Amino acid sequence: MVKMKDVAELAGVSSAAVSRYLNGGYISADKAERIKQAIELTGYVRSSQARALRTGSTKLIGVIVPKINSESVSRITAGIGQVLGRRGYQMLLANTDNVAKRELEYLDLFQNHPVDGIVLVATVVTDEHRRAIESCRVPIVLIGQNVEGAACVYHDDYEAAFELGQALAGRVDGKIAYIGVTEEDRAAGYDRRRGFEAGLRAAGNPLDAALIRLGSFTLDSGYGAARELLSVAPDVSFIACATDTMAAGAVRAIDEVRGMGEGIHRVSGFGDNAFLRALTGGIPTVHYGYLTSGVEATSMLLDTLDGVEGERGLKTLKLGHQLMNV
Amino acid sequence: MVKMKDVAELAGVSSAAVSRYLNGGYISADKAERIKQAIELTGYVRSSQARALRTGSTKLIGVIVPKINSESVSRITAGIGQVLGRRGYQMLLANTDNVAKRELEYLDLFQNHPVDGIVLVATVVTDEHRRAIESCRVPIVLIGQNVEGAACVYHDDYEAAFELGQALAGRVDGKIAYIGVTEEDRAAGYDRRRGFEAGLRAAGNPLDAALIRLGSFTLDSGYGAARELLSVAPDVSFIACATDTMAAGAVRAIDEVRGMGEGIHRVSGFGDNAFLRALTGGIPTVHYGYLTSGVEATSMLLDTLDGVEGERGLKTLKLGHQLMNV
DNA sequence: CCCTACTGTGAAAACGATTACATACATATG
DNA sequence: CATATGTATGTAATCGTTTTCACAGTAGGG
Repeated sequence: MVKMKDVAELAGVSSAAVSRYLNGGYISADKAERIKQAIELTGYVRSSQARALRTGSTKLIGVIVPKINSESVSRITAGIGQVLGRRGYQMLLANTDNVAKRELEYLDLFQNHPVDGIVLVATVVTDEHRRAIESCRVPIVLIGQNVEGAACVYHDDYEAAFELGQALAGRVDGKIAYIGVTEEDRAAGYDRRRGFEAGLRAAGNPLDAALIRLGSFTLDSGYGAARELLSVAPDVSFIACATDTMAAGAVRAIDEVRGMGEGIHRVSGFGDNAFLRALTGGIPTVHYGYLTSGVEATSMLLDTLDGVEGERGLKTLKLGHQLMNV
Repeated sequence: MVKMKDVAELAGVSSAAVSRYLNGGYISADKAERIKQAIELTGYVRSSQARALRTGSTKLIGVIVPKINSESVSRITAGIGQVLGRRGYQMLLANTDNVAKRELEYLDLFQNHPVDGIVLVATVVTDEHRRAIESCRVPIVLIGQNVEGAACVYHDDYEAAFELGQALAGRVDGKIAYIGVTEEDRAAGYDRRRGFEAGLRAAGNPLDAALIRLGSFTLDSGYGAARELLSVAPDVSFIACATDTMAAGAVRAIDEVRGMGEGIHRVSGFGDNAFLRALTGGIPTVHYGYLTSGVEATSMLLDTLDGVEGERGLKTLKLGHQLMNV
């Protein structure tokens, strides 16, 4: 492997000069030319490992996601990757498979291991998480949750759910049920449910607590919860779900119980999943700019790291949403 | 930052001893104990950057994918991540957004940048790709394509498509159309189409070349191609698609043209997408073990890197498939 | 003409681990 | 008893950069 010293010798300069040439320090035109040629001739490439050791920066960003194989997360990840690639960084991806403990592990791993910054696609944020984030040695940005004291890019789930609830209350006649997710997930669990309830209430059609079920983000859990609802309360006429994935399961359940094609008129979701949109013709749901949230969070992070002038710094950013098909 | 020397001093040994303790060399019981305590006391963690510089190994695996936000790819990635995490490696993810040139760029980047091995989720494999793979300095495994001379984990798309075609020929009465993808993608483009054609032919119902369209993996492209087909050849009674994603688009198109609910009986796909399965009740499709292919490819790669005994080495592995809903 | 200020340069000291080498003692082997 | 063999340890070299420092030359301001 050809190293800097070899290039320097070939060009008849010191390796310091080569380093300066590469990093933009003082270098005279003729030496620059000689170095350039020597590099081309030898096919020299910098050892990023030596560089990392010396500078302490790796140009690596740790990205922690709850579940890579989900539409929303993989879109966010695509957004993150876009910005990273464009700006000369690489992505170290950690998939926690929805195990909150593993998030902490990776947070820890990334501290010691070589990342310049961290993007955390957050779901459940415990006190332990907060502490880990607080004491993080590298800059960190959260996506999907609004956590006090941390830089966050998130959507206003409460507001969106409120609007959805309000809109549906006027449109649906009959009983409305709700399939949510754990309230430990502040945004998707707590906020969406509370917002939805408040929206229904504001429209004079409050949610019956007996018609609330809990899913686990999966299609199957949505299906199971809906089947159970339909058997316990056969007069339910509409099922609102906290995610489009669970909504797909609910559609399936209704199709099975009430006949094919019934489901798509009696379910709402969150996230505006493309498959769901195409196959149902569009159920009521909330469109979030997932890709955008990845882009924004990453831009903010890299601005901080690169010390971009006029930099906005790490702060919290609330993105908009859009009600669909109501 | 506390370094090895500090630990060594505190424990009253040389840093070589600490290194040996950490890496399992000769060390006496009492020194081991003292070192252990010193490490705990100081909260010392190895600098992976120094380690990488010295050893040349980074415990990083480069993963190149065509599009992270797609069901199949994100499942494969989940499988890769599982194995990596379990075996102490981390994933450097590169998303090429279906730009073949970017694959080469990343392949190059990963050569110089610090990865111990590469997993390439392949689509289009050009000669240039082949050359790059051939001359790759680190071990590399391909997923999804069977390329001569490279280690590959793939599915037999031809065979699967053949079976699907044969099965459908007997079930469908009327004209069958096909929406494929570029044949530059050997597996999803060439093999699926040829296999499907052969299957139909074997069943005595050959595919009309005029009823073949080309999509681009996206739902919208499937929709567009299907709409076009339906307007040009209104008597088409079934549309087979090269991917479930495009199939979803085709379902939508048929629903629009022929009435809601019609699509799900007149479309087949590839990949057994969960949404599609739930919302259509299950169209004919082929189930591939995407997660498994990620797991297998990565295990093979790491076995080679870690020099696991009884190691199978880098070789090519064909995984099975399963016809669904026919 | 002196003093700054800026440009250019190379030698050498980091960065923080791993490991080749030298050395030593203990035990086993013949 | 001489000779291997295995265990245990520290010293110092090494990985390939970046960067500090010291030193020069050159130009501009007064």
